[in-house]
Amino acid sequence: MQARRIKLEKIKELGINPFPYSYDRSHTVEEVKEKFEKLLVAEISISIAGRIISLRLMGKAAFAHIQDEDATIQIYFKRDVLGDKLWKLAKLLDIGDIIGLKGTLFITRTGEKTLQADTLALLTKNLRPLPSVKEKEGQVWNKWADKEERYRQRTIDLIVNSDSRSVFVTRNKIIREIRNFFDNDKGFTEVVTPILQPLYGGASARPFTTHHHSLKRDLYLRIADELYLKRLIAGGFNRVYEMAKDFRNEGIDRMHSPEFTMLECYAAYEDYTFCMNLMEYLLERLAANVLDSNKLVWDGKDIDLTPPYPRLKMTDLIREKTGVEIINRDRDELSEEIKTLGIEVDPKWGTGKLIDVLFSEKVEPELIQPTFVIDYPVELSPLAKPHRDNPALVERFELFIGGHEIANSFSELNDPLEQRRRLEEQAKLRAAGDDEASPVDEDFLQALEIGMPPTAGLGMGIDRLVMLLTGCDSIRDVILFPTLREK
RNA sequence: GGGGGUGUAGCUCAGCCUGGUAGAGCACCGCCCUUUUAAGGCGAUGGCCGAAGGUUCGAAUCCUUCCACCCUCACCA
Repeated sequence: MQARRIKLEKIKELGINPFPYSYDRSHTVEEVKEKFEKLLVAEISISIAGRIISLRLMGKAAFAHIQDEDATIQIYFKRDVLGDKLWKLAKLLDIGDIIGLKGTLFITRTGEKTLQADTLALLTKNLRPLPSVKEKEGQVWNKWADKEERYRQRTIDLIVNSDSRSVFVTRNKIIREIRNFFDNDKGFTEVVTPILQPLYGGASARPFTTHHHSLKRDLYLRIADELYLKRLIAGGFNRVYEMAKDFRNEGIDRMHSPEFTMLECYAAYEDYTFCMNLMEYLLERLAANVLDSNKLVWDGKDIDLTPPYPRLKMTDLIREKTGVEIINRDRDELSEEIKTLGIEVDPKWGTGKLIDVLFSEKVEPELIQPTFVIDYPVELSPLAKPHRDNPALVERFELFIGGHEIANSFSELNDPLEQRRRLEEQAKLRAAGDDEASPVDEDFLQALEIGMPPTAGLGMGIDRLVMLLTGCDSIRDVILFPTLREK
């Protein structure tokens, strides 16, 4: 670093500003690569800019590669073309510097497309050396691979690891595709609802708590958008969605991040079968437009996204995989039976929780191909509408792919009296020490009293979806700046 | 919280079993080199061996504790 400071001073002594204001590019490197033949034949003088990622200095000439977004190109400059002053500058360049070049194209003896520079401009001097990564024919030496450092120093990661950059480019593509799908194909309105909420709800999770000074009150970072989006449906919107961050104050692991991106959508006059169809359309479309294929590998498992996906009842799945019957069971009996399967059981758990644990232990990991698990016990779903054929169940589904939950949806409960009863039950659980149960949101109940039409709702974990479509096996690989322990 | 792994130069890693006072390649620095591409040649610099304690004449190496990260199980949507 000291050496680069000295070079910086020498550059200033040459009368060159190492941090100029702008540079006039005629092409990006990607454009040059695309139109190379044409530009070569026409001998057109072009100007490009980028960061030096390799440098081979020889007495009176030099080769280097520069990187401009995803594209790299070789550049060549020699002393008798550049002149004395610029050659002095060239000798002071380092890997990591950002430069601009103007010149014409040619092909080297070894056949590499190259720009021969007539002039050279330093655009930004690098003062902190980058890790020295070398590459030949797809093989990489000295790869900068420490996962922790990659998460902590994403700037370097993005420069040095092209696969890291490409994950985030794909992430953006997926999100654009999703917006396009909801906005243009399905007629949804994108909305923005509060992140700072006086009460939290819409999921079972511990919230982050913060404090507003002039209001003199605590506020919570939202754990879900649900209760606000339903207010909008009650307010007369037919279809709304929000794709934004939720915050949950819980454990961090490869599938969970304390701040994560969630898409929630609500459609009036529809039920949960609408949402299953919606998910099938969406995934089919993402496969076609982002992956270019219906088949992918995630976590070592081959997955086929071709719809339709099986729609299997939770009760049937549990019976099939474990032999346990869960409908109309006495709590204690069920608990005993689950224990015999080798699952630890907390005596405080109710029937709903027991079923949930049994399901996640024994069934979830086996749902590799896309599968809708439908019709959950009512205890697990305080915001879902009772099943039209069986009051012990609700009309709810979760979509599992690769053994992980990707989406969660129900026919939304819109009976304000029933909703109040269920929320008060949650509040009791909360009072009894379950800090994941939600408090009663009177304002939300008031919206239901005004009247929310029959509605289908869906929540989708965007980070997990991106993991699936990019083959990443940790949520940190798809979040640019993941939450980490303090160093 | 349990189990496993890792921590040595800016980067990638060897050395640890079998203690003797730290090594390679690349990067960085100097010199040479006008079609190179993991450029090459010659030379130089670089480390509180994750932290603290212990055993020992002597510890990167053996022991204890701690810290961080990764994997895994548990907890957790």
